[in-house]
Amino acid sequence: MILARIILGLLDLAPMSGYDLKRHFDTTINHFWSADRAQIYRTLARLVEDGLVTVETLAGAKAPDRHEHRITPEGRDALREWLTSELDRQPERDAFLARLFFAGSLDDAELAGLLARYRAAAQEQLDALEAIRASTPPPADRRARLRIVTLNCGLTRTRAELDWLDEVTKELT
Amino acid sequence: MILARIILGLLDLAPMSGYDLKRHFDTTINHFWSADRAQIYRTLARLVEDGLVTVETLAGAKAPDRHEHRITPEGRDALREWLTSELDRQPERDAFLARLFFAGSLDDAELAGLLARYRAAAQEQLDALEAIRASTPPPADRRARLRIVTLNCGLTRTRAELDWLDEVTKELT
DNA sequence: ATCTTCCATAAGACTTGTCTACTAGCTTCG
DNA sequence: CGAAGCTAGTAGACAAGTCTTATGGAAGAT
Repeated sequence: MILARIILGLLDLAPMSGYDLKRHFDTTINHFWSADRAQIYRTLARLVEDGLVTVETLAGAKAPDRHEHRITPEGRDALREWLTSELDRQPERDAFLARLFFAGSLDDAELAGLLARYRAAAQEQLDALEAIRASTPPPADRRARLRIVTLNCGLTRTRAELDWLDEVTKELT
Repeated sequence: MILARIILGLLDLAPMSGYDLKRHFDTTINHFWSADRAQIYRTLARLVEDGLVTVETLAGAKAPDRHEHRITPEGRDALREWLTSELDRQPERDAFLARLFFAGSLDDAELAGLLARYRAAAQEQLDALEAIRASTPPPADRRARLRIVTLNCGLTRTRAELDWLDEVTKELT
């Protein structure tokens, strides 16, 4: 389960509560993975059960109790094992391509609308990624460089998608 | 649920059994969606229950009974409604980027290996997509053109990914 | 003559992920 | 003063997807 590995990865950077993790998922991690609160807490519970993570309850002075989670040596081993394990090819899943594939029954205007709306969404995503990159300081160490590199992947892909969309739009009208 | 829509889309092209659908998922549809047998049969049952699809059992002369599924007018309406509905932005989910993001603790050789293995997989996928395109006759109608267009999206994306990988590999070594 | 593969469906357990709502105190803004 | 929003975690239902096993005949291979 990948979510568990990602959580281990985040806890390897710093000890965190479930809430902290959720924030990371919604910001830093957002461009390649997302997670629901409930899912995060459940996964954390399982990681603790499996001994890959420990919990410490910190009584909150001005906030509710925090459950601070810390990765264990076994957790670090599991993380390392994941990073060096064989790649498991994940199947493609693209709801937009599915629609487009079956869009033969739409008329020209409807099809053009579908493409235009997707283009707008893609452009928006490109802007968002570029904004993140613009606000990221130049990478100091290996870790920071890897973070930028994953961002660049999103940028490259999104730009490629925009090129493809323009081509398609020209071709189909 | 997108699987149900895709099944409706396929049944709109021709009446089919669950088995036929599975074959389509493993071939035609494969580059943008995949589905498990059990999942397909369950979804079909629900579509029938909802009146979007009808079943007719054909006693198999030389094979087991086939349940031929046919889309109903209500099914066609539902399909059309999907095609013209608002786009729901699907969250990114990329197991490889997740690994790369956390690969800071790997040494240079391990990181290079990770990238090389992913590159090989991407190249393989590119070859597979190109093989499909090469074996596809030039598009005659709108539907056929849309099919090619979705294929092209995969090609464009995969090529962009390969470019990105080369850049990353150069940068990190 | 047996072994594998294809055709075709079904049942069941299990894992992942999503959605909604609840508790409860603190801060901030109007 | 009250409403909204943040911090923090919990609970339960539900939806979607995966994996495994079972059945059983027909065609083709070795």
